[in-house]
Amino acid sequence: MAAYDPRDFPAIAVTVDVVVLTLRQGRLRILLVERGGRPFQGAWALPGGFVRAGQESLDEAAARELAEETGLDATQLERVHLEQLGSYGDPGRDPRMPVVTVAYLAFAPDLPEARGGSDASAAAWIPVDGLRLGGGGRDGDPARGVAQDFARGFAVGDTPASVEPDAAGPRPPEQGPGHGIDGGDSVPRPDDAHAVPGSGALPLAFDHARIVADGLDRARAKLEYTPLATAFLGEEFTIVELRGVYEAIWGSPLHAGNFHRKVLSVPGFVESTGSTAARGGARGGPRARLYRAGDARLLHPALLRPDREDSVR
Amino acid sequence: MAAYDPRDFPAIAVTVDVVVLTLRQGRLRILLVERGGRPFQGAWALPGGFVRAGQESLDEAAARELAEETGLDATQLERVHLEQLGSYGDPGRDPRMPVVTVAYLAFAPDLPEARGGSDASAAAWIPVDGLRLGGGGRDGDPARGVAQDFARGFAVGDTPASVEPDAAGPRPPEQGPGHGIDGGDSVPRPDDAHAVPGSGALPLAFDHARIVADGLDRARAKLEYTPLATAFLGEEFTIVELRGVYEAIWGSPLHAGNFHRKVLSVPGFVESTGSTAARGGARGGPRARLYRAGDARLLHPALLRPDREDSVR
DNA sequence: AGAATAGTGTCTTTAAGACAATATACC
DNA sequence: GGTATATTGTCTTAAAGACACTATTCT
Repeated sequence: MAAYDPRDFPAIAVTVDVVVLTLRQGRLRILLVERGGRPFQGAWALPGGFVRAGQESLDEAAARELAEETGLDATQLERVHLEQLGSYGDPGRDPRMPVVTVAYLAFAPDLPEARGGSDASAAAWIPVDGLRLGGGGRDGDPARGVAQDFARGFAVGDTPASVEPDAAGPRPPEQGPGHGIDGGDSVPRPDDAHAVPGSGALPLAFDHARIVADGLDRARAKLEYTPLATAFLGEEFTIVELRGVYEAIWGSPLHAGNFHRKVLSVPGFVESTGSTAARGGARGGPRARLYRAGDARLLHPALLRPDREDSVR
Repeated sequence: MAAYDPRDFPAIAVTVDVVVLTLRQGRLRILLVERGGRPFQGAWALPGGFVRAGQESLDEAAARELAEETGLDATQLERVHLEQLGSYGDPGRDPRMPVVTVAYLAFAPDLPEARGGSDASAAAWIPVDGLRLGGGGRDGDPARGVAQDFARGFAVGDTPASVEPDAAGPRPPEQGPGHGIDGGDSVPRPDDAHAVPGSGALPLAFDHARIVADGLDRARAKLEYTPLATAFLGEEFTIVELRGVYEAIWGSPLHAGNFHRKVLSVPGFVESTGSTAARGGARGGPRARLYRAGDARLLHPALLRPDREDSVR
């Protein structure tokens, strides 16, 4: 920002894209829309759209796109956590012209069926473990060069959360533990053959695979330091449901007893409602106590992921 | 990104701005340039410039601006850590037209004097504790709504690092402990009266105060979870110098003995060079051993800030 | 010599992890 | 009744923090 006049410079189209995560049937799912037009016709993409220059902030644009695509009203939107994820502007990421997109990350409780915004031919909640993503992270080496990040935020909603490893019905392919390790570079060629959910691979349009991978990394990290897991649940929830959120997003089981005590010991994470769930466990057991989100914005001490030891070295 | 064609939409100017931090005389400093033209003529601003649409990635644009403004060559740039911080696009943040800026955060070792890029009338390393920033953070409430984040990365350089509280010479004003608590909203009016360093307040152009505040928040957080403090030092450094980085950025003294042991106990944080510093402490004491950055990308266990307890609730 | 400082040792407190035990509710 | 399950108790280990001590080097 120096002496130049902005009007002397070639403008760039600016969009927002939103990685909306939710928990459904104990599985982490992402909202995707099927592209009706070229390029990447028929491929799945993140919901998003163009920023209305000068009329709205980036945050507002993201909230607007989120509302349009999910059909949520303003009240429901309040319970959704929305934060900026990062911006992506590699030349050629859109074959038509230079486009910079500002990506957002949203945590939502189980929402009514996606309705496919006005401009998308279809929208669906796709299980993230059915996606093929390139390793995740902005960089092979987060050390030198430009690297990725963490974040914080908050909200609440309405969802049970029974962690069933897997059930039935046609659905996108699994992926071994490790969440995709190919690390291939993102931007696929436009107008490849594109699969539909349940049919095998599931390539995403543009560089959206990388954006989703970055969003998942961010989500996993934020569960450690923030109480944002509660944003995936209803206003009232049990500790077991909360654990289900962690297990679904981290992809590994947690020790029930220790998790329970830990959650209760972190100041401001949850507060008791005094009441208990209507029913006990599906196959027996006492009724769990109900809690709501506390007033903490950061967990202290944090709830760190198990293992990881030097996995990131 | 749905069915619309980007060409149908009003384009927006896209810039990159860089928050470059370094350590000089034991104080944390930021590279600022004095604006030669309007708006905000005479005010200080972040180094940055327009993204060359379609010709470079955002990361490349940031690296280019960084190099232009600091006069560093490609080799020196390799030792600088550079990561994306976030994007800012409030309507009216540039009074001339809609401009979205993608902010970057850089950690650099002590560099030669700033030379004032081709397009800036002056450039200087300003102590950050002389800046008046609005509280920091993107939001009053990081919980609901759009919130801020953390990150990771890495690099090295060349600097001693004797922590002297303050020395001499005309310079921008101090500020009591607490790093600025006014919390006023960013975007100042264009063409106010603007102070020069050493003359009192020091308002920044555009919304750069908020960007700097976010950058400092990010920097403080990253020291906890990453070995990036080494990016402020030379290739070889002592544990005491490393502690100086933490103390300057966190703004509070750390326990020397415990810090020493902690650094050595985290795998991959530092590795011994076998040699020792040429001289002992300024006023006596044994010669400190020299270390270089290790291969860890994340500190595990982390080196958490003292206190903070529930300061963030 | 005197003083400051790098580095280490030790002890206490806190938090995490592994089990185990108890009581409650579903079938 | 049998069994799964929510919750709590106990014990071990890891890590942080406070403090003391030693040896080294500067003035």
